[in-house]
Amino acid sequence: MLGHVETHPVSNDASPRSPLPHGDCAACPLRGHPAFAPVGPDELALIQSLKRHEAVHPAGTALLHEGEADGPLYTLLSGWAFRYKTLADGRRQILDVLLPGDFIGLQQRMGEANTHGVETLTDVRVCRFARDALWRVHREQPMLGYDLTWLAAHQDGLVSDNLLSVGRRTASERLAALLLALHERARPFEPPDEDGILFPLTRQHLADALGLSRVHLHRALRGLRQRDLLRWPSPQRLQLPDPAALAREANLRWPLPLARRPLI
Amino acid sequence: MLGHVETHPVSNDASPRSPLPHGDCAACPLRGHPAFAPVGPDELALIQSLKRHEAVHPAGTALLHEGEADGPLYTLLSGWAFRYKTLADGRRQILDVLLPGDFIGLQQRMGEANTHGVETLTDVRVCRFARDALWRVHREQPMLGYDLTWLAAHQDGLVSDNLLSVGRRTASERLAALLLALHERARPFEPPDEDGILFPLTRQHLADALGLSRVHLHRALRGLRQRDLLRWPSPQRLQLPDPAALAREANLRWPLPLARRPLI
DNA sequence: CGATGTATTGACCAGCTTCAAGTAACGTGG
DNA sequence: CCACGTTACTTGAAGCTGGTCAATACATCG
Repeated sequence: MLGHVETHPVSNDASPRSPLPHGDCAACPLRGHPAFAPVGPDELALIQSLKRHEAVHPAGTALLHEGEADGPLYTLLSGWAFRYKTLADGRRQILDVLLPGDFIGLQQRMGEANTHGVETLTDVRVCRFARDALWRVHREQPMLGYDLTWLAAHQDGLVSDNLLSVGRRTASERLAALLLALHERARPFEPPDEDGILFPLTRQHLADALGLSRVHLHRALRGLRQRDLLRWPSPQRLQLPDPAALAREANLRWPLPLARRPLI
Repeated sequence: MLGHVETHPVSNDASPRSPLPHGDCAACPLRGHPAFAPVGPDELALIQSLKRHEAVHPAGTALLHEGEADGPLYTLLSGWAFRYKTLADGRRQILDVLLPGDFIGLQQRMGEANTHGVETLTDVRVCRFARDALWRVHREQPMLGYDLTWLAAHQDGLVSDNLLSVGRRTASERLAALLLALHERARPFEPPDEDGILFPLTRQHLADALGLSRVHLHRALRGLRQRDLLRWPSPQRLQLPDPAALAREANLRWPLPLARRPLI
């Protein structure tokens, strides 16, 4: 292992391109979305009061740094990002991919350092919260606190799925499982009737998520592409012509269970 | 992949060997333990009221079944267990190892099916809680609810560490990292001045945790043993003569940060 | 237009899995 | 007490999966 390790340059730009005005949570475009569970007026009021501002971060920048303490808290409103960890020599493992509605920063208690980083894949709109939001949510709206626990446990579930893949699936099984899962998670946020979905991960990202080298990832890609299980209509678009066949390929339960999630 | 897959027989014994009387939480031997954060009297009273009974489960039995809905909630009082996921053909990935003080069942909301199983490695004493404990903790003691979120996030951190290992470390790095982490986590519960700690994982467990075959695990073990980085004084005992050297081997930060954990 | 970064593929080889066989420890019944 | 079954541990040999190295193609961007 380890002749040459890829480096992952990140524009060090931790400050958003544009802090935006406050924004009304009741009017949040995600609020009415069928992927999320509805929320009561009192709870919505609390979320509103904890909200500091919205901001847009450009693609390829860090939202949270590995090792940083007292980082910010966000909800992702639109765009893609990912969580990752690195070794001292630069090897990187992507833990999971973050999509609209995902909460960022759950892992940090006051004063504790982050054990992972978060980086954007596309331009991203986030909703930023007060630093003590985590605690105030629990104290003032226990139901939302319960939701936070669920979100943390759910994220654990996503990472567990990836660990099962990386530890026990072959390269092409892994690839099939990941593409399928991302496709299903992202589709609700995509305009229907398009040829495929937006898919901003590079080959390097895929390799780092799957525990493969970029070269071998290509072999797996070629295999699936030749059997027409996936298409790449344009650089940032992914199309899965036969999801059920991919699921069989991946040894994956199908259809995937997708619960309505809480949105904080 | 996949000529012959190991099977993992589990005695199907979901019922404990011995349900025990109620037990007084204030007198719980873990309560005063330095690994855990202290807790106020009101919070302790709530925990006591949610407690149903204590029980001992023998080694090698299931505490939670993969796919089971509405499973029980436990805190592990003594002994070792592990969380795992399996593929349809039997390949198994161990997600993390559970030690005294760990909470079991966080992932299940009412009515949702477990996405992983939990199995004991030793005889295990657990404290069993009412089914609605998760919600009542949040509602009646927000501080403890906050702790539950932390526990979920912390478990996510452990799984993430394993994912980094399995995805990006070599076989012997993985082994070193896992043994070291388990050694550090388990040591506070061991009598000092022993030659090594109790270590109930078999080679098969280690292989399943590291994403390796049992045969290759042996090569990694032999390598470390020959350099005297680990000793196996007796079948269930593990000794790490030079933890710092192992940490270098594993590309691991040393010493490991060990926060005081909440105990529910 | 060169400079940079990503995508892609071939050739080679190492790390890891599989297959196979042998050893050691333990409990059971004759 | 010993043959026997069972289970975990251990090692060698052969071969496949996946990594490394290297070269080309193709974009985008100043």
